[in-house]
Amino acid sequence: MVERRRTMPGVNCFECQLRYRNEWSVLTDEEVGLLGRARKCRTYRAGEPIFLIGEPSHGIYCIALGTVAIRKIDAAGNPVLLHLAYPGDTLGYRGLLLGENRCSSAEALGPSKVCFIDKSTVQALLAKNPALGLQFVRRVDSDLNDAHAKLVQNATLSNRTKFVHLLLVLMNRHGCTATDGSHVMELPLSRRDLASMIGARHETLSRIIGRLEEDGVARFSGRTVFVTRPSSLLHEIKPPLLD
Amino acid sequence: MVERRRTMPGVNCFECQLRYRNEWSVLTDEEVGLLGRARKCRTYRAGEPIFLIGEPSHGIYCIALGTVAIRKIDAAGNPVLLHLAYPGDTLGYRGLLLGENRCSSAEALGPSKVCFIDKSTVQALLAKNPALGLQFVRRVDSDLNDAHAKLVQNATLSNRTKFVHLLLVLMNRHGCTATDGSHVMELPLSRRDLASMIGARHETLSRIIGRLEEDGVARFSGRTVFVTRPSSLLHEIKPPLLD
DNA sequence: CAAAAAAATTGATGATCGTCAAATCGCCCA
DNA sequence: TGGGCGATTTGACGATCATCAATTTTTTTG
Repeated sequence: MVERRRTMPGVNCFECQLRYRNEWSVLTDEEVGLLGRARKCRTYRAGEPIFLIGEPSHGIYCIALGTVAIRKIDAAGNPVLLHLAYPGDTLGYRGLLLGENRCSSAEALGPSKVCFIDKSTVQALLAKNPALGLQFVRRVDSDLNDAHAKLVQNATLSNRTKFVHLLLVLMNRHGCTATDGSHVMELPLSRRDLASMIGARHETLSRIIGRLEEDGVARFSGRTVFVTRPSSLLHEIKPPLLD
Repeated sequence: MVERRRTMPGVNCFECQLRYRNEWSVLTDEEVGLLGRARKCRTYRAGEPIFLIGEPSHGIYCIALGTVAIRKIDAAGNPVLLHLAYPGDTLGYRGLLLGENRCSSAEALGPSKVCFIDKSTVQALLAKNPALGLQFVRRVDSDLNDAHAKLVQNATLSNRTKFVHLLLVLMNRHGCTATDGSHVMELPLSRRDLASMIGARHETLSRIIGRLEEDGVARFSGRTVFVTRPSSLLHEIKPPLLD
């Protein structure tokens, strides 16, 4: 029975193995107890929003299960997928720390389980344990690093190269390796979302995928991707090795 | 004499008017005294580096005078200008807070005066005044907002539109308005840097500038830019006003 | 299960952009 | 003041990409 509970993230903070890998790792047992009592966990269906851009921030979210898309809207009104979040990740800490409204929306890409922690609880924990604040600083800083890296990437690379980069990142999280070294992955995203992640139109992405198949780099069937020789993917993004 | 010192940022933290507009605004007089005694101020010539990417972080920098370029290097080895910093801005707080090496380089674009504050002094101040930590969180958060906004911009806009956006931002900081409503600005940047800011080649930027002149939107002479009708610039970036 | 809606693909076309090369301009330094 | 070197501009060309439109495929929904 105890074993069963361990396999169910979101039902109990003490049992949740994820907390050793995120912001909450610095909390004492007493503080984890406070967190566990205040936390409200609920499930989301595929496509269901967790919060929307512009809403007031009443607390933060901690993903127990599923994949979550963080989006913004561009000047023309099109959604742009900025980031994917996974179990153990904390969402919405920014508006909370600074008292701002949500600056992006979050949507469950598949069936998910997400815990909500009330603003006042977080503030109580921050007051009890100063190390928690530093954890959040680390987190914002890490996000800033990612954003800057993407900015530099987008400045130079072609859409095809950016997509190959994206595939490798997704493969890391969603792929599995067969005995012969080939990789398979179930994409958590629509083509439109994939296209918006690399700043291209979905028609363009469709053509890029077609060309990747022609070149024998990968095979796409619906949301399933087969990569027979991962080395050919890596070879694509190899810098032109100068000086 | 007292008046003279007020116009010399960098010689004394108490007299420095900039500190009311940045992170240090939360410090008490005693803490400002500590800051002032620990601070080391020096001048930089145009083009001189303040710190380089990959170096260990020994402290943070506070700009007293001048314009500073924050750069990274892309996969091909080309420098990419990420951000411009101005008097009152604090540089290098990230590596300091997290104990990492510098993740970007900083270069004085013109004659500048920059104060250096030792790591241990900053940590002493952070320990004395918890509000200072929150100020740095705000700062990282603000940078992250900027980076995300740029990511969304780059995803959709043409190079010409991105450059017009950039011109408007630069005009805000470096431009001045004549009595007839026309604007003039002295660019602090080379064409190459301008091009890297919008993720384009310098040849492409050169042609964009040529086209802007043809269209009568602006006139460029060396690093001087004349905008006779600022409304025509604003008109360019107006979204296609749908729904 | 069938109709309707949304997503994805494909084709054609023009605009934008990067690349290579050459010429010109401007600035720093001897 | 005159080289010399880097920055900038210009030209020619091909590659990439966005756009519009039509079609096919997949998913949703009654």
